[in-house]
Amino acid sequence: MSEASPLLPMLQKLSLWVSLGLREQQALLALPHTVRSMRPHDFIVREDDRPVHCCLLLSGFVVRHKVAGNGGRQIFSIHMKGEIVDLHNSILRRADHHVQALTAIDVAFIPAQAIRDIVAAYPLIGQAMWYETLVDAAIFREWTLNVGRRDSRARMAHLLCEFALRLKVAGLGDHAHFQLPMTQEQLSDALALSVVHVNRTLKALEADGVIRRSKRELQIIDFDHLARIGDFDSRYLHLDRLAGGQVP
Amino acid sequence: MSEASPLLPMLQKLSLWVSLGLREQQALLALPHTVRSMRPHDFIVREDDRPVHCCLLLSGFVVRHKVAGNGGRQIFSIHMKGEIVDLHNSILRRADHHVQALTAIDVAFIPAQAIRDIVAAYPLIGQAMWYETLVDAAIFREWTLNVGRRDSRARMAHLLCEFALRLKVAGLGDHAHFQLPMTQEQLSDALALSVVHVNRTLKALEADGVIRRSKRELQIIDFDHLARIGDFDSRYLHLDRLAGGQVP
DNA sequence: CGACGATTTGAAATCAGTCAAGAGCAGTGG
DNA sequence: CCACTGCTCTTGACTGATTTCAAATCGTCG
Repeated sequence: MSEASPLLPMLQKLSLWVSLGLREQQALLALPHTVRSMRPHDFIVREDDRPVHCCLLLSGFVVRHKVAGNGGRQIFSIHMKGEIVDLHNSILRRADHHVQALTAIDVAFIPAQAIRDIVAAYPLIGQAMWYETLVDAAIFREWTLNVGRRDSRARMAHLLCEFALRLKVAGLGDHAHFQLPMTQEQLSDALALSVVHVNRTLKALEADGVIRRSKRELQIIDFDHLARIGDFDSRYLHLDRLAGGQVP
Repeated sequence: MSEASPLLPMLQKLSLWVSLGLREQQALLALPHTVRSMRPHDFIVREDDRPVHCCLLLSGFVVRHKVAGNGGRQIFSIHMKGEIVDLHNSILRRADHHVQALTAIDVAFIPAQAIRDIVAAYPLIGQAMWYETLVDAAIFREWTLNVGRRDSRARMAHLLCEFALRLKVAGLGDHAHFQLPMTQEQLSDALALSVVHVNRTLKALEADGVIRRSKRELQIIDFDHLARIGDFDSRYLHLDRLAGGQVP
């Protein structure tokens, strides 16, 4: 219950979905855990693992992804501070996808059994975690739509909008001006495009004056315009309960 | 608790994930519900609804889907007997996608509040339902990979393998010989291809002697071969706990 | 400076989409 | 009973978005 508990971001995130009582809050902060730093490309979980830990991301960015038989990689989602990045795999007990660090990260490892126990003891916490995974699922659906039915321009715009908005919600800064934590190759894995085409698409958006870039730094000049290009409607993120409301 | 309760398939499905005690079983079967029949194309839930019911599918097939701004439709998953087709939307309270009947169906409508209550009262039931939605999410991920990183041939083969295997698991018949409950246009919405190309892809698979068709009737001549073409590995379905084990 | 990864650009190749039209089949109504 | 209507399926020809291949440039870090 120390104010400085590294688990605080988790408490804040879960409180978005369910209003937790003092007992639940204390139980959450009292969860056993080990904080560790990891480097870019390190795996938190590998497909086929039987995870014994559940990971709370304290800083940095990670992705979920999977590799097809033909070598193609597909990223399903990007995660940031405060998100529990491995509920899916650890609750199902057998990992069906990889979870990998995009940047340098700090992670709190919580024993999976401790999660199961706290969920059994405090149904409200279970409910909050369920919500969290349901929102993940909503994001997966939107990405399927993105990859399946939007052209390269819209796909890219959509990803940028989602990322910017989630950065803002996570309190990680300006949604109009931020650092993209990924290479163009990683972008291509998220968008199911080739690296070459990612490059061209970015340049096209820049040429049209919707974004500006220098290296990984990205500035969204007109968010609404980008949202229109990307067919982006934030409702799938289920942010209703937040102070702010809809699209910023 | 009459043997003939229409909710029995749900009990069986949930029992796959968690072993439920007598109390839980009774509570489940005692859930208030109304059985209704619906016709092809009827909507169970529409995007943006605030669902007051949660639907258990008793017979027939339904799909989840969403429509992009450019008119493109993307189907995320197909559901069959025994599946609770609207936990996602009703737990999140605001539907972010459509759920629509593919064929004539029978559905049990259960008040969403009754679901919330039973979950609060019986954590084990909540856990089982959580599992169910996690497996849904695993399927969404695999479909993203399918649409994003496999070519038309593999995509089609993958979908057929998944459908055949799930039919079998649901006890709905022979996984080598069945009726496809969807038009080629609906297939195209699931695979993110054009109708024309779906047609050509099916013919190609048939020409190669992997499947045989007459109208909607489909025969898989060599499942393993089809699985190889489709890069299909059933682990993402998390069927471990079932009697049968892996790929049939 | 050298080296390696990331980005950028051009040209050629290809998979899948679009357009258009015909065939098959089932249901409807005259 | 048959013509009519409306889907669904099929096929061919053409188009086009994106990929692939190849090579140059840029930047950073030891």
